[in-house]
Amino acid sequence: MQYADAKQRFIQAWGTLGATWGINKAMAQIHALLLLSVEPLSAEEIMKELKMSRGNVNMNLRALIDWGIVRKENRVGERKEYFSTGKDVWELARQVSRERRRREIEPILQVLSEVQDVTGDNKKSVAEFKQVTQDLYDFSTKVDGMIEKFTKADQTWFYKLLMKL
Amino acid sequence: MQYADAKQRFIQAWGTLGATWGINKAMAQIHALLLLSVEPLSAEEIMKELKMSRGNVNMNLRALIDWGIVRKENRVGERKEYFSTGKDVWELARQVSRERRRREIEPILQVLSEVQDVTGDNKKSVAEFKQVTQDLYDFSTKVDGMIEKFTKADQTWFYKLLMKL
DNA sequence: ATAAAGTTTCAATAATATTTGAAAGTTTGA
DNA sequence: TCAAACTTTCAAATATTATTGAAACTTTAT
Repeated sequence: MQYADAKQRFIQAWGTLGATWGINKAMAQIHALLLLSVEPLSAEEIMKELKMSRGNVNMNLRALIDWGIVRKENRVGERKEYFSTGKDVWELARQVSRERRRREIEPILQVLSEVQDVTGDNKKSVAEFKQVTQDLYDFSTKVDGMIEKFTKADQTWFYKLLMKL
Repeated sequence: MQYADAKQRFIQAWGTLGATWGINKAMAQIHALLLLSVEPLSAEEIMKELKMSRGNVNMNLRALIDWGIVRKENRVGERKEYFSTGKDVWELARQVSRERRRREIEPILQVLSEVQDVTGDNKKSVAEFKQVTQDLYDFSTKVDGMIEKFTKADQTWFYKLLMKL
């Protein structure tokens, strides 16, 4: 397969994958492009390559920076900004897990604990409610702890863990 | 907090959480309602409780059944169908992991391997491309294996694993 | 064979999310 | 201070996804 085709195919697939996670397509595609690029790219270059508007590129670059997976770079004697992403897949996974933990698990734990002190006449329903939300809370807490460990550990730890399975 | 409020709050939160994953709000809300319900519910009851159209309830129930997390039940002497979901959080997590693995990891592994035999003039770019896609492939394969283990193991195994961390 | 009781489908509509691009803002050098 | 080079914003336009509801379909009892 020719380089240009492979590149297109990868960027497309990465965009689709992103979309099935909460990450929008443009954001995932910009990330894919940066992953493949040997040199950092300017907004201009990204626009041209992905046929995206300036505003879209700018907004999604900012989101990627906010997620902590893309960096801005400045070159001496140049006004333009360049963007790059780390090529370390492990580090990427950690960063994404960390953000998703913060954005998703924390809010649901919050709700689950708020809702625990429920009262009502229908004993059976209330009991079932407490049971289910308590179970979910316990499980989520465990997963949360696991992700926390994961995001703080180093790659070696992870590989050793995989061995044990 | 009163039962009715707590219930609403939980259903709402579960819907939102679902939406940030690839699961649509209605689907997650129906699931939440069934989770809390002591008895199986009919489509009619779900419609009424969630103020959703018949079609929407039907389609999303089918999707939940397709995901393997909701069951149809028939009662003797009744034409109507009733729906229920398992209350075991662990089993739910396994089922969801299994489906997401099938729907998301498998396709990306497919693309990553297809794209490996890339050729082109720009040696450096091609080398970078191969490196990145290979790394992603390896990592994804590992995660895939981990999820497979997870979905086949039992709860005890998981808790023991958590202990080790 | 018919009708009652229910389920499923799907085209139209509504709601959400993404993208554009022009205008406003910022930074830098002369 | 000015203007060139670049970045950011955001209201409007587009595209995508979810929802409705009426009609078609299915099943069962008589």
